[in-house]
Amino acid sequence: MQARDSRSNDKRGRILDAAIRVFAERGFHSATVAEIARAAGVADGTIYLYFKGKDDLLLRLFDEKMTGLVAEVKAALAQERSAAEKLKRFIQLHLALVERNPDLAAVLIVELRQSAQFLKAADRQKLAAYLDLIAEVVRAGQESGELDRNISPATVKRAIFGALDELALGWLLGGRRAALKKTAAEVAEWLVRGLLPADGGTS
Amino acid sequence: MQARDSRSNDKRGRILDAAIRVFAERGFHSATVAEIARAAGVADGTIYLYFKGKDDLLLRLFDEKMTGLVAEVKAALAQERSAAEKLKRFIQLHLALVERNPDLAAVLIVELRQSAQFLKAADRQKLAAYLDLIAEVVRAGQESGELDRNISPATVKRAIFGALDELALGWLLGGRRAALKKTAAEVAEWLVRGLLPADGGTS
DNA sequence: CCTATCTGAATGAGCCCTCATTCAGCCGGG
DNA sequence: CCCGGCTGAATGAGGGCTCATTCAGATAGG
Repeated sequence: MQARDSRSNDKRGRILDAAIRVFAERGFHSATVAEIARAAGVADGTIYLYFKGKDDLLLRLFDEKMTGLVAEVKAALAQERSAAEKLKRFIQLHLALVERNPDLAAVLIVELRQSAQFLKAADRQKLAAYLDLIAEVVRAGQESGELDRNISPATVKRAIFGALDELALGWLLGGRRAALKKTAAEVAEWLVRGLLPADGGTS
Repeated sequence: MQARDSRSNDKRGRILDAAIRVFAERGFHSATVAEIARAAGVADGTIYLYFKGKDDLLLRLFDEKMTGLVAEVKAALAQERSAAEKLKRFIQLHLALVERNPDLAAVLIVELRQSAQFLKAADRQKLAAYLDLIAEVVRAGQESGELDRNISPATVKRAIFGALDELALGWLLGGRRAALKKTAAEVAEWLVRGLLPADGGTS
């Protein structure tokens, strides 16, 4: 038996993972520290050795996961050539990530909105970085003439993000039937088509 | 309902309005019953004469406001001829309503998501009725050949609603600079254009 | 090897504070 | 007088957080 593990096992990581699960299931407010501790297999007090408190736990969760997310998506977009392809890739990747990490997605989707009201500062910044990936693609596409100029990139980024968020939420609440991939393709086609210049002149 | 006011103004209505303001400002959970009572100009206990409790207050708020909303939007859509016009009208009306009732919008936008997790049943149903207004327009438009058939009406309704929700949230959090009307027009144009059949001709 | 000693991570019972809810009394009109 | 709407101080449940205590493993002297 590797008794050493029971001591040095990555407690911090276990607590974070447990928090994702519990927050996803009960929501941040309803979730109790005791539940998270139980889910992580540690004592209540142990959580305070790694985090300042319940709020800090949520904050760290946002920060660490969003940082990874932005990096991953940014790398994927760099592989695509045209603005249209980048946008489609973004949409499909976003929903694929939701499908792969439903609990994390549930926390981010639900709590980001709520926390916007009283934890504004830090979180919102990380989210902004993510959204700006879209805005930048749109801006560049408009500049090159590939996309219609009659809409603000800032509007597009919010609208696309909102659309994906709601689709993800519907999937999460609706029993998670595996239609997300097909949905992603349909939506990508639709939203990108509407951004092309009104006259059919491509490239 | 008959006026049950012996001497006071409509206390029930005052409490509901106060609840909207307080919930919008502090969020459902952080808001206290005492705050709502103070904002309404009544005593704490009075709230319990009209509502079962804090939860019931939120529930009633959803129910009554959403019922009115659905009726208003439905009437407006009936005035438009084509599916494209109906969708544009929906988008512009939705954002106009947000602009006109920002506190109510804040409560509905933020709390609907949160409550989706533990108050699912009743609220979600009223929201579904609202969303189905979009789905029905899309379905009819597809049937008549006015809209492209390659996307599910259920997907469109969620995506449009999500997009509007996020745009509204951004406006609410971002100081409420009065750009919503212009945004609405841009978004309506974009989203509807993408739903038209791919080939410019007949179906 | 085997104890004796030490260390600090981990524990979890309970402190303490924040509200939602209650209820005994007040007040004004009939 | 009553009666019913109304009041707001009192109640107590709930849960975040603290800290005195425990004990697994490390170290070292024999």
